[in-house]
Amino acid sequence: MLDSDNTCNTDCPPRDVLDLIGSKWVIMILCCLKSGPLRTGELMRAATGISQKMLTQTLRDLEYNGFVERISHPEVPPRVEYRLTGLGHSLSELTLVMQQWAVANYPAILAQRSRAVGQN
Amino acid sequence: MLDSDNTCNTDCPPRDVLDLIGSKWVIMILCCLKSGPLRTGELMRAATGISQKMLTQTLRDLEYNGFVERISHPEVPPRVEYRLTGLGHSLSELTLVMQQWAVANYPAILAQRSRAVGQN
DNA sequence: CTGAATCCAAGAAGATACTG
DNA sequence: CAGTATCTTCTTGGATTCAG
Repeated sequence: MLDSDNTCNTDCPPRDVLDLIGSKWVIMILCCLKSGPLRTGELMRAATGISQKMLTQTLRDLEYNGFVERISHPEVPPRVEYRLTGLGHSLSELTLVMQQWAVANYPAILAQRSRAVGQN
Repeated sequence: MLDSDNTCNTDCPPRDVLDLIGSKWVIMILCCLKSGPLRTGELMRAATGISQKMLTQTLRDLEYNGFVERISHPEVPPRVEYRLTGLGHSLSELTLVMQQWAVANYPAILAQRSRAVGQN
């Protein structure tokens, strides 16, 4: 039962998950990894505009929460791959639902926005 | 078609929507309004912990994007009600999906987290 | 009652330089 | 190649005060 008497506490699973996928690069990373594992450098190129700091930071976060698996090959030079876990795939499907909702309703949102600015 | 070549640009509808529902109080407000219109004061009490500034700020944002309708009754003292639009109800259903995913997968996430800290 | 304005602290994110 | 560390900037959110 979610939200018994119409109050959604601040510290609830939904908030926790939202803070995750709400962070700027998470969706993009999930997106990039959906079709298969990638190396760090490949991710850097695939996720256009991300800095190295944000990339590793986001990956650590995803790893910590069990959405991404880090595979380090003991070679020289170092080779590291990241791949979605089962939970990660599940999450990426959830974000897909959101994306679909977003593209479906975006025209309505934009229309309302221009209506709103017109009134001022 | 979302995301043709595996890149999800920063300025895309999904990001835009995420920035909206990712903001701290949006879900809670949607939640509170789901069962019917509420006045400002009622919202203040329903959304436990919110400040007045964040309440009006969040409402303006929701209004601007067409999720909430502001109904001002020309009375003294002033009486204002907020109610979900059709788009708002649609969005609240989307957040419900997220909430369900969150509660369903939260145990797995927590388990992974404790496993992660154990390794360090 | 409703809500706008201001000031302030904390966190997120970017740029850059450096290590194994 | 992969990752860390530091410094700076910008945004969020909270506390308080004031106005219609």
